[in-house]
Amino acid sequence: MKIQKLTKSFYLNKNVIDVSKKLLGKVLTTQIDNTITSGIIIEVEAYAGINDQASHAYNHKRTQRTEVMYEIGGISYVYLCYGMYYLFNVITNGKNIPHAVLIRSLEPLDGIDIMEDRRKIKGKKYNLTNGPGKLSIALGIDKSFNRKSLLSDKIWIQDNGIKFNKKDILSSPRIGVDYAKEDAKLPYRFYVNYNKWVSKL
DNA sequence: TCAGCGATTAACT
DNA sequence: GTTAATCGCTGAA
Repeated sequence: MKIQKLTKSFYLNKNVIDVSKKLLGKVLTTQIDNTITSGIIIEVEAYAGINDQASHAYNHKRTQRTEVMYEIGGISYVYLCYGMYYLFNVITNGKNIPHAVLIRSLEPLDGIDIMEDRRKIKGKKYNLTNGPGKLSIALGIDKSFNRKSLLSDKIWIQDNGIKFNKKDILSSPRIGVDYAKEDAKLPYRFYVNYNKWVSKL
């Protein structure tokens, strides 16, 4: 089992659905003040750029917030949702192609006690990182993590050699995107079957 | 168990 | 002025 940081080429993949599935089982890690926290990616959603009505970059929309999505793959997109929670996305594909993958849940790996402190909960087993807002709090991700390289020493994604059986990768419509009309039905959410950390069925 | 609802704020129109 | 890729609490069943 070799541990290895994902390289630039992983993020340049032109198929955001493919990258999304490949991120399942990878390990998202942050290092803040020499403190490491990490978790195995269990659930993701793909946001397929200018033709996807659920994407912030739908129809070439460019604003202060979405500008980072047009950067070259391999950086983070973190934004405030509902005025309270930071959601973490991975930007993929080439420059000016605003594809993104929302990380929706993790299975905690390193620094679990630190994550419980940040979340202000103890021993509530499956409630630590089973949702996009929760995992950001647990890993200490806030808006200072926006537009950061995922090859940095502050936040990165690594391959610990964890593999899932292909038939245990399920898909469903994305969560909380009813505003996207017919695109709200697209099966762009991917998660690991039978895993206790999936945010909801 | 679970549907309903309020919290809270930056960025959008 | 309105909205949002969510969460945790509440009260009813």
